[in-house]
Amino acid sequence: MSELESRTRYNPAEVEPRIAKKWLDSGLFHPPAEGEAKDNYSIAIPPPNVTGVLHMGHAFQDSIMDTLIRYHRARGKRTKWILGTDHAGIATQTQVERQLEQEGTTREQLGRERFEQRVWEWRQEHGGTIIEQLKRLGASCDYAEERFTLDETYAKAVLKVFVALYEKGYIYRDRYMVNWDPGTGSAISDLEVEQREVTDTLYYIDYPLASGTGALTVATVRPETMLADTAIAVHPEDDRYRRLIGETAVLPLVGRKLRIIADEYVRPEFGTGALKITPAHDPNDFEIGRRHGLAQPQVIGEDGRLTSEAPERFAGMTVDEAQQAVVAELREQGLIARTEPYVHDVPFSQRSGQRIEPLISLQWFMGMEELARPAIDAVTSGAIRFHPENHARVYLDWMENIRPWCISRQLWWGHRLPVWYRGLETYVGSKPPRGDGWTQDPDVLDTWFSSALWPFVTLGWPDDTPELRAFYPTNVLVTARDIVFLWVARMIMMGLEFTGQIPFADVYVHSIIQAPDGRRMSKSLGTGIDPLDLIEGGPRPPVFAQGSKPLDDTGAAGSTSRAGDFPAYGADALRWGLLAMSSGQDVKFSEDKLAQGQQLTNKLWNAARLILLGLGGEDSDVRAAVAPSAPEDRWILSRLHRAKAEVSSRIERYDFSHAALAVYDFIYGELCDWYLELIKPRLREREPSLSQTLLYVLTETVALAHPLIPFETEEIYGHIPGAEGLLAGRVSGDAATVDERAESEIGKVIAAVQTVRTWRDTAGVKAGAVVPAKLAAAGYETTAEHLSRLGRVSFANGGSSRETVATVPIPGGALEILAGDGFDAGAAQEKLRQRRAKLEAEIERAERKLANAGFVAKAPPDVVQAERAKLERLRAELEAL
RNA sequence: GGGCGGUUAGCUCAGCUGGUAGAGCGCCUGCCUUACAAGCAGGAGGUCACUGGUUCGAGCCCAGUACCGCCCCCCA
Repeated sequence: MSELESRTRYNPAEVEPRIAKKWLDSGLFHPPAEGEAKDNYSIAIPPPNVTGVLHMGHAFQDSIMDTLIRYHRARGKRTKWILGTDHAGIATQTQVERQLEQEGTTREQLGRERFEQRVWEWRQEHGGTIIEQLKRLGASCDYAEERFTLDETYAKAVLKVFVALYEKGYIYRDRYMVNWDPGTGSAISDLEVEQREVTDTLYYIDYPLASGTGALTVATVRPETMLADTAIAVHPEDDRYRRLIGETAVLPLVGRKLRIIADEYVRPEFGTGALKITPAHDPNDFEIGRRHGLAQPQVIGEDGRLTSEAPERFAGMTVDEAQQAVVAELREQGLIARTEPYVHDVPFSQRSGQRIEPLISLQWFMGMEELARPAIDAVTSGAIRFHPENHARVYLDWMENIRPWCISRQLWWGHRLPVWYRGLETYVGSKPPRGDGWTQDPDVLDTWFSSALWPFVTLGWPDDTPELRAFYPTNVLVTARDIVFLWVARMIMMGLEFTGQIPFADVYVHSIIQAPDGRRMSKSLGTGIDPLDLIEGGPRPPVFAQGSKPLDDTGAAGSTSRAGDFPAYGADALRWGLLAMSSGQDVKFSEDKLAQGQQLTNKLWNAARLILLGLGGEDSDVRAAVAPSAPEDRWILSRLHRAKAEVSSRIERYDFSHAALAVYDFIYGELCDWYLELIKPRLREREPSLSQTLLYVLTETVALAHPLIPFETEEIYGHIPGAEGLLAGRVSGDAATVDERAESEIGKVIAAVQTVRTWRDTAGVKAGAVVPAKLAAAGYETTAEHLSRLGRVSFANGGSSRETVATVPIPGGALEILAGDGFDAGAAQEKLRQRRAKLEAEIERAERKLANAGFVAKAPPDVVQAERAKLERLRAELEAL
C-alpha cells in the first residue's frame, strides 16, 4: 500500500504500465468462442493502417469502444473486441517507396516480388507500433487474435468474394472514365477524390467553321485537351446556334473536323453556350461522347504526358508544358478571343494531393445496385440503426444513387486480382488456370474491398467457425462520418451478400476532433497531436498553447493559456477528457477537459486514500453485507444507485459526454464533497457498519467509473480488502435502491449548510469561527449535528437568553443566529435585506403567474400545484425572516 | 444546385416531452479545516444570433433573415 500512503497525487505514469501488464497477462480480453452472438457482445475495431501511429482520432474512437466493451463485460457478457490492422495499399506502398528513394532505388528496379518482400519487412518493423499504443491507452482488445487484411486466410476470403461477384456478373472489366491520380500512378475511387477551389484561366477559343463563314467560340480552362476534341456541343434550343447543328468546325492546331452536335447537357448561359467535347479527358464529355457515338482519342497518358495521338510537336510534353505550347500557338494564330480568371472546384487526390487527371482507362468495376438494395432495406427496416439517427438519411441518399465502384488499383501492395489473360481469353478463379501462356492481371484490389469484409473474415469466414457463431453479427460499429460510404456502407452490403446477416446492429458515428483553432488535426498543418504526448507528457504544438481565440484588446485571457510541454495526463485523464468532449457534432479539442479528467483521477485517488487508510484495512471486508442505518449512509447508497442508472443509460445511448460528466458529478459532487465530509467524525471511531458501507461504496464507485478510467480504478480495486480478481473482469450487480427518505433528509442538510456558508461569507464571519445559533426548523432530527459541524454553528442548549441578531432561512424553517462575536452585524443585516428583496420579487412573480387566469385554466394541474406550493414555501420563508 | 448541423457566461460546451438558464476553465473574495493547495468554501458574470409567429408560458415549437461549418452533386 505504499503508493497509496505516500502519494497525495495520483501518479498515472507509475500505475498505468503496471496495470496494463496485469490485464494482458490475465487473458480476460480473450473470450472463449462460446455461445451465440445474440448473447455475447462484440465490436470489430476499424483496422488502423498497419504502419500507422495512433492519432487523436484513434485515441478518441478507441476510448469510446473500450468504454462500451468494458461496460458490457462488467454486465456479464462474453465480450470480444476484434483487433487487427489494414494493409492500406497506397499509404503503405508510398512509405516504402519513399524509403527506397532514399536508398537511391525504385520499386521498378527492385521488381515486384522483391518489392513486396520489402513491404512485408517494413510491416514487420513498424506494424506493431499502433498495437502497443492501443495497449498503452488501455484498450481491452483481443490481442491474442490479431488480424491483418493481407493474411493468408484473409486473402482466401477476398478471392472467394471476388470470384463469386464476378460469376454473378457484378464485377466486370470496362474502358471507362476514371479518376487518374498521377501522384500514385493509379486510378482511385470517387470517394478518394476531394474538391479544392482553384483559380484557373478561362480561355475563349475560336473554332473556325468549316464553311468558312465565321467561327464558334468555346470556353475552356484546359486548352491542352482540345487536341482530343471530337465535337462541339450546343443546347438544342439555343437560338444562337440552332442553325449550326449538324455543320462542322475545324479544330485549330489539329485540323480535325468537328461535328456540331446538340445536347441538353449544355448550359446556354455559361461561357459562350458552346462546349468543346473531349470524351477522353472529361467525365461529362465522356458521357456526351457515348451518347453521340464519338471517338475517344486520348492525348494525355497515364504518365501525365501527351501521347502520340497528339500532334507530334506536343507528344511527350507534360500537361503544363502542353498547355503553354497550345496557348502560344493559338495566340499566334489569333484564335484566343479573350481570357478571364476563373475560380472553380477542381478534383484532387486525397492520396497524393495531386490534381486528378480524368482518363479513360481499362479497369475493373463493381456494379453496386443489386448489393445496395438489401443494404438499404436493412436501414429502413431498423435492423441497423445509426446514432445519431440523421446519418441514416445521408447513408440512404448515397445508397439510392450508388455508382459503380472502380476496384482495381495500379499498385503492387495488396490483393492481386485473381484474373489471368491469354490472348483474348480471360480467366477468373481463386486458383491459377491450367495450361501455358496465361498472365495474371498486375493490378491489386482497392484496399476498401478487403476492408468491406472485416467483421466476418476476422472471425474465420468463409469457414463456419465457433468464433463466427459466437461473435457475428457484431453489436456496433464505431466510426467517424468520413468513412461511412467508403467503409460502413460497403461492409453492410458485403455482410448481407455473403453472410446473409447484417454485420452490426448499431452504427455510432462520432465527432471529428478538430484542433483548438477549428482547423482539422493534421501533421502537416502542425495542428496534429500525438495522444502519447498527452499520456506521458510531450511537446505542445503552438496551436495548443492557448484557447481558441487570441487575447483581446484589453489583454484579458480568453481561457487558460498554457506553455511548455504537455503534462503527463495519463491514459485515464485522456480517455475521460475525450469522452467528455464528444458530441453529436464536430468538436474542438479542449485541453481543459483533460485537466478536468486529471482532477477527477486525483480526487478519486484521495477519496480512496481517505477510506482505505482511514479504515486500517484488517477488520473489514468488502464481501460483507451492507445495511446501514445512518441517514448519510443510506443517502450515498441511494445516490450511487441513481448514478449507476444514469451512467448505464448514457453509455447505452452512446452519450459519452454525459456518462463522463455523471461519473464526475457523483465522485466530486456527492461522494467527496458531501458523503466523505459527513462521515469524517465517524471514521475515527472505526464503526463496523460504516466500514462495510465505505468499502461497498468505494468498490461500486470504481466499478462505475471503470469503463471510462480503467487504470486507476483497477489500481484502487487492488487495495480494497476482500476484493477478488481484477476489476476488469468483475461482473457488477446492484443491490441498492432509491431511498427517498434519506435523500430528503440529507438533501435538506446539504442545502442548509450551503445557505449558512453563503451567509457566513457575506456576513463577514471569520472562516474558523463557530457561531452560536438556534435551530428553528423541522426535519433535522437526525442531521442537526451535520449542520452544526459543516456550517460551523453551535446550537445552544435549552432557551438561550441571547438575542437573535440574524435569521438564515433554511429548508423547513430558519436558523437564528444569536449574538456573539466574530461577525459583522451590519453586513449580516445587509445580507438579510438582500435576501428579503429577492424573496419578495420571487413571491411577486409567482403571484402574478397564479393570478393569470390563462395559466390556472390551461397549464397542467401539477404545474399549477407546484407553483402554489412554491409560493407558500416562499411566503413561509419570508415570514421566518 | 441539393442536403445537414451550428449561433447559450470572457473561453470550450451542456440544456429532457415547452414551466424562473448549467458545467469545466478563466475572473473576484476568504481559507495551509489531520484525503487532496494541482486543494477547499463562497461570489460575480447571460437581451440564449436577429425578426416575426404559435402558446397562459419559448433557449426549446413554426416561418423568415444573417453569419459560421460540413456533406453530396456539379457548369466548360
